[in-house]
Amino acid sequence: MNTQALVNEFVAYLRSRGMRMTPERRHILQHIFSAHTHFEVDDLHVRLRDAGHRISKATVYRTVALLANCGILRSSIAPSGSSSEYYELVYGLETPHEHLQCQECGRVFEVADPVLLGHLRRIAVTMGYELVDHSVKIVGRCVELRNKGVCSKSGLQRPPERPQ
Amino acid sequence: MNTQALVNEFVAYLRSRGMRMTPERRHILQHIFSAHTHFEVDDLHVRLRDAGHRISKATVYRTVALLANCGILRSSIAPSGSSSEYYELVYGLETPHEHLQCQECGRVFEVADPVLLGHLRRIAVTMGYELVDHSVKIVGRCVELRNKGVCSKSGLQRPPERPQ
DNA sequence: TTAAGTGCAAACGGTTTGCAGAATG
DNA sequence: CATTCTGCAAACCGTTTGCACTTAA
Repeated sequence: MNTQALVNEFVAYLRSRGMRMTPERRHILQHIFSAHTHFEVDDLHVRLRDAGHRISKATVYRTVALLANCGILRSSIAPSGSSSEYYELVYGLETPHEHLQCQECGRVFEVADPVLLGHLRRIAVTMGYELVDHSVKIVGRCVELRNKGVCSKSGLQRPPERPQ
Repeated sequence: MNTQALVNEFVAYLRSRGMRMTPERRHILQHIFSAHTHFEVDDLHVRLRDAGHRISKATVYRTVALLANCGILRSSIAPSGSSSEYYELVYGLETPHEHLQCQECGRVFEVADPVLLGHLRRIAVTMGYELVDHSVKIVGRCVELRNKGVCSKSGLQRPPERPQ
């Protein structure tokens, strides 16, 4: 899969709804593709700006919503403590991937596990549903970290209890 | 498990932090216990009001945060389209439970599956983590519903595509 | 008696929207 | 050219907070 395929997919979606491809939409899509991580809209906006594109935050919000609607993006889980929505690229994703969240630093890692999907499908069927989508979050404590009190993946001290 | 055990747990937590039990906190906790579903703060506030308790929304927010901090509540998944945080009672929960979300009406059902937990634990270990918590959301389409275009569980028509 | 809790209303921050001007097909 | 898109700034809305008053211990 490459950027062009993504652009084509998006253009087809836009056409089908009487909408237009624009330079702004193209830049946003290409940037999401090249970054290929989960992201929040504000970050995406800043990075586009750093890359020299003057695209308003409103347009980024509007475009991300379109991309989510046509199945190129989907909303993902947020690092703990965050109050904004996170998205990830799903178009052309070969293997389903789950999320492992570090309890200390809140960061999210992606994990592939081919067996899990079948298991979830079976659960859905038991309830009279056909599995359409899923999301799995595992919150874990790094063994090394639990002993030392420092998160080696982020270099951060163990965060204090939430205030109040 | 009963309300008293919950209250005791909460009082112990409050004591340990130099905080006090109040009538407001007691009413909120008891109401959460008797409703025993996942909920959003605004709903909880309205229901408390309907039950005759004049508790401000600020106090409900503050108390829910405390209950989440001490492990009696945890944040749960929200029905699709909702922009507010949902919580659920976890204190004394015997079996781990996952969430099945109806793609049409967005409602969330709880599902117990004892095997899944072991699987998730294995995934965590593979990544060098010890499983501390998890959440699983399965999005499904009810077979009957897909044919008829109507959600039999909610009585709602299939919702239109999100606007824009 | 005094530190903590409550209600109120204002502040906050992420997201959405109305509108006038720019640009696509 | 008609219609859609963009940028801007204001509106929105769930949540948090400052403050004066009330209350638990």
